[in-house]
Amino acid sequence: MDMITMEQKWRKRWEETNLYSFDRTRTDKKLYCLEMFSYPSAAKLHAGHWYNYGPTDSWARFKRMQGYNVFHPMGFDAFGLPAENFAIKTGIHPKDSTLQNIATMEGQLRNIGASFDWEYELVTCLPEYYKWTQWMFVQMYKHGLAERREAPVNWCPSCNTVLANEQVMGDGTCERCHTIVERRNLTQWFFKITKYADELLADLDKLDWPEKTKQMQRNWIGKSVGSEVVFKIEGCDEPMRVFTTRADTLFGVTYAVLAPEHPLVDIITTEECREAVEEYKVMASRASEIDRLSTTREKTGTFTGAYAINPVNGRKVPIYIADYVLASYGTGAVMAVPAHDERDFAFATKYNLPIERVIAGNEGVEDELPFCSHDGHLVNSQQFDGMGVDEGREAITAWLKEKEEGDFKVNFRLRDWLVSRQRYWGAPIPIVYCDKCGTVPVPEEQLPVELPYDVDFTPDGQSPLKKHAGFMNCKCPVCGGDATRDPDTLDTFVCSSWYFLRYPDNKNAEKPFDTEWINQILPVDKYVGGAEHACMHLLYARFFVKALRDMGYVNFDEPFKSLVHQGIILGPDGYRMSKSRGNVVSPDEFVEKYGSDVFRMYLMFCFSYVEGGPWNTDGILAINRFLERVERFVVSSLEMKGEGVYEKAEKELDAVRHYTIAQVTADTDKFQFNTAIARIMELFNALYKYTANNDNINGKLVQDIVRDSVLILAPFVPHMAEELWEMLGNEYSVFNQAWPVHDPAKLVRDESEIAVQVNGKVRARVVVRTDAESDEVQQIVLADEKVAAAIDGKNVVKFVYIKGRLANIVVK
RNA sequence: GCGGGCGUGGCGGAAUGGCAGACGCGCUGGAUUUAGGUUCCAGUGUCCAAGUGACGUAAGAGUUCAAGUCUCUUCGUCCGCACCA
Repeated sequence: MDMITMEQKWRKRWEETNLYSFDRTRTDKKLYCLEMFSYPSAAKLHAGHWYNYGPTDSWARFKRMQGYNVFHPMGFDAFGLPAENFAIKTGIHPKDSTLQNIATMEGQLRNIGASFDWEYELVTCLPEYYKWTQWMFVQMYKHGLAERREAPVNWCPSCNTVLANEQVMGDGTCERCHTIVERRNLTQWFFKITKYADELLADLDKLDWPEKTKQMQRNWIGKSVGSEVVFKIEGCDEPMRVFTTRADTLFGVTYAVLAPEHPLVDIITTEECREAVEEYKVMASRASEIDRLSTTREKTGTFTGAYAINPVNGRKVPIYIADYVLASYGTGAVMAVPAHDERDFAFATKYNLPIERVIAGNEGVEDELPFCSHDGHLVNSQQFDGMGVDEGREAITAWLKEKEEGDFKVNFRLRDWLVSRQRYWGAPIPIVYCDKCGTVPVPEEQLPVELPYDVDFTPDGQSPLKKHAGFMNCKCPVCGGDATRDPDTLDTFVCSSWYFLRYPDNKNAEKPFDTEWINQILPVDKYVGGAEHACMHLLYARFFVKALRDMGYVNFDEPFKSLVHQGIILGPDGYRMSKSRGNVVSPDEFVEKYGSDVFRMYLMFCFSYVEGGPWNTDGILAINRFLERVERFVVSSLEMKGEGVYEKAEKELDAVRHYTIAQVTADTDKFQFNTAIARIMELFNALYKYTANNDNINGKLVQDIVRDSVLILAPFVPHMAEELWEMLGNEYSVFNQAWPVHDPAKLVRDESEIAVQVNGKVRARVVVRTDAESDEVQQIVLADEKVAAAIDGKNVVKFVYIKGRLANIVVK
């Protein structure tokens, strides 16, 4: 079979007959199958794209054959940094390069033979899409979920530009010029995802997602139950608020620490300390967050000269600044209890600060300082002495609450989502600033705020759009007076946080989507994409859906009911494919030589889907060989004669057929494609075995099984299955056929061979009736001479029987 | 550093707590073929005294009649860490 010509023939036929067109009338059995859309940064599909889209497409085809009305769209996540950087390097405009890349990739996606319905395609960088991304921003703003405030960015003082974290090297320098990167505050927009922290955490339990992904989101959200305590500062009207999970240790506070970026720092620092504090702030602005949170890194800090008053005992404690305290977590201030916290202990030891025990270990508990265990009770804590750790925490917080110097507080690690980007290639933020009216959202009828084409986006310290007078200067939508636009663009994660809502209604010019329609098609039933999105894209999308639900635009709580992560295809050397390593394998040459079916099945057979693994070209030859073996058998089966014989051999062959159907169905459903294909290989091995050296075959039975085998092969090798299906004399299309269902009765065996263990070691095998009970099996087994020899006259103390599989005799 | 994975033959990988290594690659042997990067069949974890044998799932301990699987410790490795998408 010439795979290449054959595949082209069927792709043409599929397109002409609109085989994959979604039926909008049958929403009762709808199934929304979605792969994460691709980013057109390179013109060609790489192995990773193939690995995401090929197997998932097979799953979608399998579901279609099971009778589901499958909605399977594809599109492009087209805004983003790489196109802009490419433009800075080459002078090619991001819009031109992106649209060119999309055209090429779309052609390739059609050629992998996937069942996408291209009628529903979307491209996020086109005005008809980003109009609604901007609309989303306006809704967030109107519902109090978008807020403008100061936030730090990475700043390269030499390039005079904002850098993405990706552009900052491991040593904290700029990737372009190797200058040390600093942090600078800019006023930027945030989405208040933290408002949904509790629900985002709780609803994880409802999702059919990989447990590890849910765990990662739980940790990312980082709920922590504790107390907020108010410390007055000497000579300052504004108090210092600290968050702590250990209010029980309040009597042991010997100093306090502010993050170097904390707004109080400038107010409270005394003249003598100012120089050291300023110096320290500069140093801290150069350390990365990962470094700052490292528990092994040496703690540093400096005294501000100011003192705080501990509300539980009125004691004066010095206030330091230190970079192990982050402005972005909690209140940006901590109380330090060196006796009962590792980090505080290290810091106090280094700077000679007092260390005072307030928790003693319970009976028999080793309590050398720092003693951080909860297995203790309060000491040196006045009226609270003797209380347990948890009891003390509650009692002290309740007491502070009464005095209005503290309260119970739940804190999250999750931070609000910074969506402003000082870049060109993104959706402009639809906000206008007017001297008279202030911050004004652009009204819906004026959307989209179009991204101008002729913009100078070479880095020079400003957002590129700020330099475009035609874009920046506008009229205020409220008063009509002169006003200016927000010069920033939206984080591309905003575009990808709602695209799955747009697909089913992608041509709607009136609204982002029709609520009633979307409520029928959503949520996405199966979402497939990389695990690297666990904490960001997947969390942002969940937040969007919850926010839109509360605004009344959708009636469901979660975007993705069921989630699967594909693994990563590594280079042949076992390392991640990268140009610099020179281990990149391109799918193209293999697809051109063997066809897309062979390539797809190779990806599905040679790896565990969720694990991935190193590339191995031999596997492609193996699949090619297997498919040739399939074709030879199907062709030869056409000539087979004979029917009516149904003896032991036929019964066995038929059992293999039904076992295969059962296993392939179950495994494919769970994305365990490699084992599903292994079972199909076994079926063909059994078919070959049955027909070899057998002059009295049941040709009718064989042909019947071949028919089923083509059906169960269809999702994995769609083009070839169409060809074989036609060859067998059937009507187009194999994908309009019902998926075979196995007959459990054909699987039942009267007798089973079981393994017999003596003290856990296999000593014999015996054949028993499959439905025999434990007592009966025990008698048969003990009568076996090998077993008797192994028991060797010892006493049987226990007998365990696992039906049809194994018996274990415990002797002493 | 923190968080989350993973670790099984020469290789890719299988194993609801129940006979470790399915299926495939590679290798060995046989048959077919003028020929083969063909096809078909058989064998293939390690060790030895070759068996109704011993050992064997990164290392060490534990729970269990039974552990690759559950628990703890250690080592190695990969991914994410909020401006790559």
